[in-house]
Amino acid sequence: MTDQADTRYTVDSVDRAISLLHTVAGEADLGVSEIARRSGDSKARAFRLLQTLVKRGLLARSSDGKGYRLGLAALMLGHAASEQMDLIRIANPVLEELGQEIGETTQLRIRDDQESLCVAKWEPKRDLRVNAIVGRRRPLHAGSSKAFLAHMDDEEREAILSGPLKRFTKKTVTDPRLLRGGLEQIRKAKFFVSRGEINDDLISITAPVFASPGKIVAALNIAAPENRVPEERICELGEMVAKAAQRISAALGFRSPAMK
Amino acid sequence: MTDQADTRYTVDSVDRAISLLHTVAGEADLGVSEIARRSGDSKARAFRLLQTLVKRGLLARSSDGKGYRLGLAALMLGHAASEQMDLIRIANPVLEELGQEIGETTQLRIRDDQESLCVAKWEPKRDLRVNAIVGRRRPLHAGSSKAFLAHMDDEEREAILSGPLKRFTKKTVTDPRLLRGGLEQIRKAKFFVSRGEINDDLISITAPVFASPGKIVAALNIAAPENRVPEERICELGEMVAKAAQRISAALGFRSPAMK
DNA sequence: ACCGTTGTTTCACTGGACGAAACGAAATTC
DNA sequence: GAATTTCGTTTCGTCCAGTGAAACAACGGT
Repeated sequence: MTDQADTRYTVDSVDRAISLLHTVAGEADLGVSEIARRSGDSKARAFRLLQTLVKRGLLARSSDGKGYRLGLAALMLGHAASEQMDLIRIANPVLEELGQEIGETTQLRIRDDQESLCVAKWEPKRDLRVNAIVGRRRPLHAGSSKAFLAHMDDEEREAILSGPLKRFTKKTVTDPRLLRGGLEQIRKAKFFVSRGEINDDLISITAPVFASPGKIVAALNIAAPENRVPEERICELGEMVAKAAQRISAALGFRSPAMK
Repeated sequence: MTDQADTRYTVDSVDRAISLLHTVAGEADLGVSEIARRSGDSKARAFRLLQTLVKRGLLARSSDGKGYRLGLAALMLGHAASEQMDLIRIANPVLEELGQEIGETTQLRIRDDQESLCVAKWEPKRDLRVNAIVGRRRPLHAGSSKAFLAHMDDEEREAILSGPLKRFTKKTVTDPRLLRGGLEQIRKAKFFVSRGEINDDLISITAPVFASPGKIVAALNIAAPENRVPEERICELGEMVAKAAQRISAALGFRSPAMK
């Protein structure tokens, strides 16, 4: 709406090529024709772009000979990216330590436009565990993502609250007024708890990561089957999550006023 | 030489854009002018390509406002890539398990042209540990990479042996005849040991991962400070590495004839 | 032998990407 | 603090790179 992305300096072929990358990332082993169909390019164009991407190693022919999948260069770029991103480089060991201590899945989400995005995770080895997926998106009005909704300009928040609020479970709060009330508490507390808002029987405990006072950059959370988290441990776990989030904030250069 | 890569269907803008990606991956926070200088493109062209890459999230402006670094999309592509690659998806838990059991760094390398490439790793938490870097390249004639040299067409091997063989340490073997002799043993044994061929005071134990009899797809190794690996443990450790490598081979669909 | 696919190749056209050069802003130099 | 360099951004006219359509050979299924 406001930001109708400056398309003035966009090189079209590159833009299309990136679309193909995402197509292949979304589903592997598609052939030229199918990829062309999905991306809306002509078969010839898709073919040329794919050839180029393969030549540079971003894509590779899949083992069966037909079809394309992501290549080694994509893998390397990803690793280089995670080392260039302070947040992720710093958060990864914290995620692991926290997860190991509690024995449950931990996850770091950031905001991306109207959604939140999992950018790092750690999973315990146990047979039954919450599965986190790096790259998975969630709306901002349910579960851990509410952290972003809580620490947000009033105007922006209202824009989202007035939009459609998807329901995941019976417990998902989709009434804007109820949501707004809950956010107040989230803003004040060091951590907050969500029960079954996205998946039945899952509980998550979330704490915000700040770059400067009030400016949230990420949400750190643990997620577990609800029956593995007895009521009396929640406060203790919340403290642990909050401490971990504060450690990340501090490493990013922000000294929390609430830190002792 | 032989394979002068079919450049017929290469889309130039895309090819150049990928070069920029690698430039930024190699060093973050460069500005337009510097990037243009390094890649050999005109400033205007680099600017347009960078804009496009930013628009699609493969790059992002660095926090200081000036300069570019890899973006979220690059991160996501990397994760998608590692999930699409059977070898890496399968190897990762094995690397961790083996590493934890032994308490040292484990690493998976594959061959890429005339070099080998680290594609996955696990590092122990201890203060002193071998640092492995995903994406780092090594020549094929030293350390764990010799696994590839050992399981290779005679013709290809001779081509490499007759080329320049870089020396890393006093112990690096650069005499083709000595090397050739050692390869024979590597081919027969289930694992092999390298001492200080790339770094002084480091020892590595390596076993090959096969896709089909004789066709090597990767080299699995542990690396440690030499003084932490007493002579009498080597055989035992070698067996563990070999077992782990065979597990990966098996999961890739290859049942080793030597497996019991 | 027939279809409907696939992936690859050709070709003439044209509009989009190109380089050069100009722009103001910021950082350096003197 | 004026002069100078370097930066990122913008404009513009030219031309060839990238394009779409259509033909191609090679499959695989019926």
